[in-house]
Order: sequence, then C-alpha cells, then structure tokens
Amino acid sequence: MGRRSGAALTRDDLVAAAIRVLERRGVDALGTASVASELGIRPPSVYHHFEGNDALRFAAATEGWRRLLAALPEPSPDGSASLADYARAYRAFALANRALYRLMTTTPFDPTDPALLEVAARAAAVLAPLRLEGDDVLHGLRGLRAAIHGFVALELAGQVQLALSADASFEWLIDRLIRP
Amino acid sequence: MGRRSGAALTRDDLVAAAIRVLERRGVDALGTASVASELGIRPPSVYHHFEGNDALRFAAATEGWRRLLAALPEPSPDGSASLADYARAYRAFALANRALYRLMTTTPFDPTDPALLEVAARAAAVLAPLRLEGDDVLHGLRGLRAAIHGFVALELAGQVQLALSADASFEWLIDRLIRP
DNA sequence: TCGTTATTCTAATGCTGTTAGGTTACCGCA
DNA sequence: TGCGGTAACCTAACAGCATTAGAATAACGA
Repeated sequence: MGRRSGAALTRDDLVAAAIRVLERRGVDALGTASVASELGIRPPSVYHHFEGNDALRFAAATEGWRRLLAALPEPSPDGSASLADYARAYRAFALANRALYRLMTTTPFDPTDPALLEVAARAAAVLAPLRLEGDDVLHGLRGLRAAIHGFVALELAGQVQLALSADASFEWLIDRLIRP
Repeated sequence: MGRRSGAALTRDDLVAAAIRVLERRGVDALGTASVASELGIRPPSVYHHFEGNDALRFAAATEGWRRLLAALPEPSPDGSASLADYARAYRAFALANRALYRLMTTTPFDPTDPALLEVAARAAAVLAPLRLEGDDVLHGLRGLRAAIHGFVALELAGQVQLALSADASFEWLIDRLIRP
C-alpha cells in the first residue's frame, strides 16, 4: 500500500511524536520503531523524513533546546530577570521534562544551533550584574552552567536523597556562586 | 560443545572485559555480545555470571566507583589533602576514563554500595575545613558534587570550547565555591 | 571411580535499525 | 481535463542484538 490519503506527515510531526514517546516510555525506548508506532506508520517510513535513528534523536534534542529557551526568562534591559530566576527556570524545565533533558545533554549537539546559542546568550546577559571582566566572564559562564547542570543531573539520577530539601540546596549553591 | 578445559571465567573477568570494551568501543557498544566476543565465549554464557545486560552494566559501573575511589586522595587527619586536590583527582579520573565515567553516572546505582559511600565520605571529610554547620554541611556536599560533576559532564559532552583553558575555568569554579 | 554440579555450548525467538524496491496519492503543467 | 513526476508510504528481507531452553562437557567431591 502506497501513500495514504489526507495530509502527509512532516518532520515536525515526527519530532513531536518522538518527544511524546520520550515522556511516556523513557529515553531508551526512543527509536524508529516506537516513533513509527506512535504515528501509526511503519519504521522504514521514518527514513523519508530523517536519515536514521541518530538524526531523529538529534532533531528531538534540538527541539528540546528550543523548548527550554521558551521556558527561560527573557533578558530585560533593567535587569529584572535575575540570575536566580534563570537558574530556577532551567532547573524547573529539566525536572518537568526529565527524559527530554537527558536526551538533550547526552546527544552530541550542533554548536551553531540558534536555540543553543540563545540559551548561552541569556546566561551571559544574566551574569552581567556580577560585573566580571576578562577571562572571568567565560569562567563565570562555564561555572554557572556546570553548577546548574550538575545539580540537575544528580537529581535526575536520583542521587539527591530526601533528608534535606533539594530546593534549598540548589538555592544555596547558586547563591554561593553569584555572591560578590 | 560444553565446558572448556582450564580455569573457568569469574564475574570479575567479565567486569574487566566489559571495562576494556568500554574504553575501546564506547559506552553504546557495551553488551553481552561485545563482552562475550572480548573473552572468546558466546553471548548466552554471560548469563551464567550475570542476570542479563543490565546486571552486567551495573557491575561495571560499581567497579568504576571502586576505581574512582582508589584514585582519590585519602583523607588525612592533618587536612593535607585539600578540597581542591579531591576535585582535581575526581576530574582527572573522569577525563581519563570517559566511557566508564559516563556509564557510572548514567546507570542507576545502589546507594548502599560501600565504594559510593566512601567517595561521599571523603568529600565530606575534605569539606571539613570550611567549618560548615547544620544544613550547610549537606548543602555544601551536594553543591560540591554538582559543581564537579557538572563541569566534567559538560567537558565530556564537548560543550566546553577551546577559547579558554578548561583547567582554569575548573579552578575558578572550585575556588568560588570554597572561599569563605 | 562415579555421580553431581558448574560452565559453556548450539538452536531458536523476537526485538531492533536499516536497505531495497514496489505502490499510491498529490501537484504542476499541457 | 488528463498526464507525468515526485513525495510519502508500503512490504520484504537482512543483520545484529538480548534473551530463553535445553544439551554437552569438564571439574570436583564422595
């Protein structure tokens, strides 16, 4: 049986289906088989939209960065969007989209991707009040990302036990990093 | 053909083979097939030593924590092993055993594992000079692990570009976390 | 020496991702 | 209005994977 009647599937349809699979069945279940099944098509048909499994996962990860970007506070000239707000929004996104975040941070990514560049740019904007200079700007950027991602990664791995509030520890860490 | 003559394989033999596969062919290639091939046996034979693929990966990850522990400085009563030494040794291990470290931090782990508990205990010992009190002790422990792991994870993902020394950024981050 | 057990095997199943090549719907153009 | 080209989907087939079932052989204890 050849082409079906009605609207044809787009790459975006497949990516959306991939993210649905991701949320429902976890990162290990993501593949041509599960995505095809989600859409009611056959695995080989996926190859008309993507080169293969890797390209599909890559596209899903990129869409993840776009969604993260949409969840981050926009940098405002008056500096009302604080560094802590940025960090909190980042962490909240990761906790609300665990499988997707794992995919994003395990998939090799394209350093020229606009969404990724913008995520980094907002982090830089939000660091501005610290008035870092020279190399410290890049050190600060790397340190902030490392701290946020590291904390979230430990949480997602279940390595933050319940004896003490994870929220409080996160605030403690961010505060220690940004204080003058 | 049944059992082979000579010494039989042990669980440790399989774990060592798994780590060799890990280093040579990466974390995705690790499985019953590759480990069996590494040892010159057939995949089903792996099931006489481990319940399956997950158990094998779990054992390899646990061995990884043991090796990390051996690479960390021992806590000394006079405090000569500093926090920075601990952080540097941790990072060096991760960079020298990339695939193994990825496996360790991706595999769900046993929170009662002695090696893991000891890694955490040494981190706690090394934090002692900071004289944190109450909840701050746990906050500090979590923050330190998050910062170190986050930085290393970004490095392993290739997300630390070469414009500025990663070593310097790491020192910057650790210093900012531990200064009074 | 002889059964018992441990270790490995072959054979087979069902799941992947992937390639090759066939079939049908849509769309622009005569 | 009809016709060809292309895009989107299909079935069939293959290789590789983890896994289970059951047979064969070596080592070991009585």
